[in-house]
Amino acid sequence: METYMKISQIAQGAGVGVETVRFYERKKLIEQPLKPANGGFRAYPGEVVNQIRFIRRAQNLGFSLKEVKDLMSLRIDPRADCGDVRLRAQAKRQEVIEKIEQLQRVRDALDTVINACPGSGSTRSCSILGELEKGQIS
Amino acid sequence: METYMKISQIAQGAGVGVETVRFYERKKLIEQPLKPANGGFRAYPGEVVNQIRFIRRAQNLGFSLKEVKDLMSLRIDPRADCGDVRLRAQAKRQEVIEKIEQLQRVRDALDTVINACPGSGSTRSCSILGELEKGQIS
DNA sequence: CTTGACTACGTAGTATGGTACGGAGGGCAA
DNA sequence: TTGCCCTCCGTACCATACTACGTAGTCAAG
Repeated sequence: METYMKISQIAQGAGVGVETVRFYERKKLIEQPLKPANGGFRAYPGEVVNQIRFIRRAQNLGFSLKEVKDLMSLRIDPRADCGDVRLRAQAKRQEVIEKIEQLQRVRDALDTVINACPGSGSTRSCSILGELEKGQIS
Repeated sequence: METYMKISQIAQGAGVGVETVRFYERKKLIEQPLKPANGGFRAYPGEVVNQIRFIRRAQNLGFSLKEVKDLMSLRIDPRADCGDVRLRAQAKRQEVIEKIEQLQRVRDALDTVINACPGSGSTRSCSILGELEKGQIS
């Protein structure tokens, strides 16, 4: 016995807005149910709530909606291997590590300019602006 | 003796494209020179090359173009204090640190799912997809 | 004096992930 | 049957930072 819901119930169940559900439909992340032949509103399988939760969790792991779409395809494809999924997770991990390293360099550069700054006086002689003008940075 | 340049020379000197120079003009990050009264091309002071370099260096420190605009105003404003600049740098540093921490949590979550994955077999029983479906994550 | 390269300018498109709006029609209760 | 909220749909808009395009004007070399 499947439960069918209206779009607002799906949205609420998944913790997103109605517009977001429709946005995911447009992006083909979830399937839009057919309009009932006898008129009325589209009936969504309750399963869609879980699909949207899947999307949100994958986003929280750093996957873009395009990548989430790929992951969802793998989930359905019977020929797909768990190793395919792990490869994607490992690649994402590497991306995240690189972003962290980049941000650490940025933080260090900020530390350098902050420490060199006298903290008061005219911006004319501000060492931070001076750095940006003459640039040891970058 | 100031040197005046054409837009393509400014762009080349700063290492950006002509369209980018024009984009910065539209965003009021740099000033568009007046068109010569006697016709011809706009003449850019060589100084603009340094202004664009300033923008790029500030971007490399994580500042958005809007924030860069503020920094450039401080540089010009005689009432602005070096402390104002340092406050902005410190706030940006805090932002960067928070981004790093967020990404570290993402990396750890990815590590967890990767380590739990058998590495082969049907995606039907893939533990990574399972996590995303049932979700200890997030 | 023509050709080719460059400038000037407004507008539109790219990617990302939504959010908002306006109007037409559906469904339910008093 | 009259409200009133909800659905459906296309389109437009938000921020961010560019990038591309089409048309017309300018300039210098050959």
